[in-house]
Amino acid sequence: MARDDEIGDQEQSSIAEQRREQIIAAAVTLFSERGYFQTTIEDISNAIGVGKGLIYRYFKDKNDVLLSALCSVLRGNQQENSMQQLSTSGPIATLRKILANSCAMAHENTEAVILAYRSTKDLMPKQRRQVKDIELGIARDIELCLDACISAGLMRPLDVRIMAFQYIMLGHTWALKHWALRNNYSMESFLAEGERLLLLPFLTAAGRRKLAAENKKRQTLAGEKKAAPPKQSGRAPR
Amino acid sequence: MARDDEIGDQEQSSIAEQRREQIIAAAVTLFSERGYFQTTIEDISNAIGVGKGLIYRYFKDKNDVLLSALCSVLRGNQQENSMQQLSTSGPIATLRKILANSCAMAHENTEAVILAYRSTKDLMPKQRRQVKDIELGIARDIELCLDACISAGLMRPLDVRIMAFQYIMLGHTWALKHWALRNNYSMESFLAEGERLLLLPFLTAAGRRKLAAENKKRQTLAGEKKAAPPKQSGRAPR
DNA sequence: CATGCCTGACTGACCAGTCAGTCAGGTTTT
DNA sequence: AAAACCTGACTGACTGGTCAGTCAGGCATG
Repeated sequence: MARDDEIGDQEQSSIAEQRREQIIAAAVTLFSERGYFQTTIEDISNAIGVGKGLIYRYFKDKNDVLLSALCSVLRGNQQENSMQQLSTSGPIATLRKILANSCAMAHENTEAVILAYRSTKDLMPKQRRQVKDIELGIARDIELCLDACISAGLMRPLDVRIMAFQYIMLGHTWALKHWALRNNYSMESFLAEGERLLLLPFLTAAGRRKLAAENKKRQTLAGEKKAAPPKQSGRAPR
Repeated sequence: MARDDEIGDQEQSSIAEQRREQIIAAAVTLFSERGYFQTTIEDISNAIGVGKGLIYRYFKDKNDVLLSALCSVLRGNQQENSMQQLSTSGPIATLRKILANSCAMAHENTEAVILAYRSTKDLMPKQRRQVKDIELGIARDIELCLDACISAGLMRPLDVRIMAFQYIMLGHTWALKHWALRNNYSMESFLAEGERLLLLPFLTAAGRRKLAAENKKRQTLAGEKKAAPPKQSGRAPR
C-alpha cells in the first residue's frame, strides 16, 4: 500500500532493511506515546499496515524490538555529535556545538529521550549494557573535547567526566522537565542559559577572548541571517 | 504471620494507616526492582505476607498503589529540604544543604529516583499533575533560596528557575547515571564537584568570603570529627 | 452471634508468540 | 508464450499463559 511512495531518502537499499526501519520507527513512536508494556505487537503492526506475524520475521521477540528502538534513538544524537567532534573550528566551538546539538536533539525528540529513561530497565541485562555503552561513548567524546580545551589553556582544569555528564544532562533536562520549562523558555533561551552555566564560568581569560572572537566572526559572517546572538535569557514571569 | 513482629517503630497509630504504609513500602521496593508492569499485586501482597484481596481494601486499583508509591518517594526528600529551608544559618549554607540533601537522598534511594522517572507516565493524567506539582514545589523552594543569595549580594544574578532544576538534577544524575559514576566517585566527591560546578562559580566576592568563613567555622567547630573539608575530587583513572 | 479483617479460588480480558496456509512474483519447462 | 513450478513475504486464527479485580466464605474478637 504505502510501500513505494516514501522511499528515496533512505540510503538502505535492501527491501528487508527498509521494513526493519519502518517497524523501528513505528515502535519508537508508539513506545514513546504509550510505553513499552502498553503497546502490543499488534499495535505496531497495525501502525504500518501489516500483519502481526510479520514483526517476528524481523525481530526475535518484543524485547528485541525495544532494544532496536532504543539503540536507534541513542545513536541518533551520537552520530550528530561525533561527526563534528574534531571539527575544523576550535574546541570551544565544538563544545558549544555539543551543547546545542544536545538541546536540539532533545527538543525534536523529547518523547524519545523520555522513552530511553523509561524503558532501558525493561531490557535484559546484556542488552542494557549495550545501551549504556552507547551513552558512555558519547560521554567519552565530550570528555576529549573538554580535555582539549583545558590543555589549550582555554578552560580551567576541572573534572571532565562529571562535566561531560552535566553536558549530556542539559539536553536531557530540557526533555525530562519540559512540562516545567517549556512554558517559560524557548529552546534557544534555555540553551543560552545552559552555556552561561556550564561553559562561560569555566573559561580562562584566553578562552573568553576566543569565544568573543568567534561570536564576532559568526555575527559578521552570517550577516543578517539571524538578528542577534542569544544574549538575554527569557526569564519567566511567575 | 509476620504481622505483629515488625511494628513498634511506626508513629502512625491507626492500624489501617500502618497497613497502608506497609503496602506502599513493599510497592516502592518491588516497583523499583522490577518495574510497575512486571510487578503483580500478588507480588506485593506476598511480600508483606497477606492475601491478594486485602490490597484492594486499601487501594482502589493497582494504579492507585503506584500513585501512592510515587508520592511517598517524592515527598521523602521534599520534607528534608523544606525543613531547613529558611534555616538559621545563611542562605549559602542552605543552598549547600540542598545540594547535599539532594545527593544523599539520591544515594540512599537510587532505585526510587529511577522509579519516578520510569513510571510517572504510567499514571493517569490527573495523577501525573499531582506528582509534578510536588516537584514544582521543591523547585520553588530552591528558587527562593537562590533569590535570597542574589539579593543579599552573595551570588551573581542568574536565571533561578533553570538553576533550581540544575540543583535538582544533580542528585538525580547521581542516581540515573550511577552505573557510570559509582565506580569512579564516592558520593562525597561527586557532591564536592557539584558544588564546584553549580555554586562556587556564581558567588560574588562577598559570597566566597562567606563560604570560606563557614568552612572555617565548621572545621573548628566540628574539631576532628571529620578530617578535611572536601577539596579535591576523586577523578577516575580511566 | 455479629462485626469486620482477611483470604484465595475464580473470571474474563488481554496478549506474546506460533504456524498452517495464501498469494504475488519470478523461474524453468514444454 | 503458456503452463507448471517455486519461493518467501505475509497473514491472522489460535494457544497457552498471565494477571487485575471480585466475591463468597473463613476466622477472630467483643
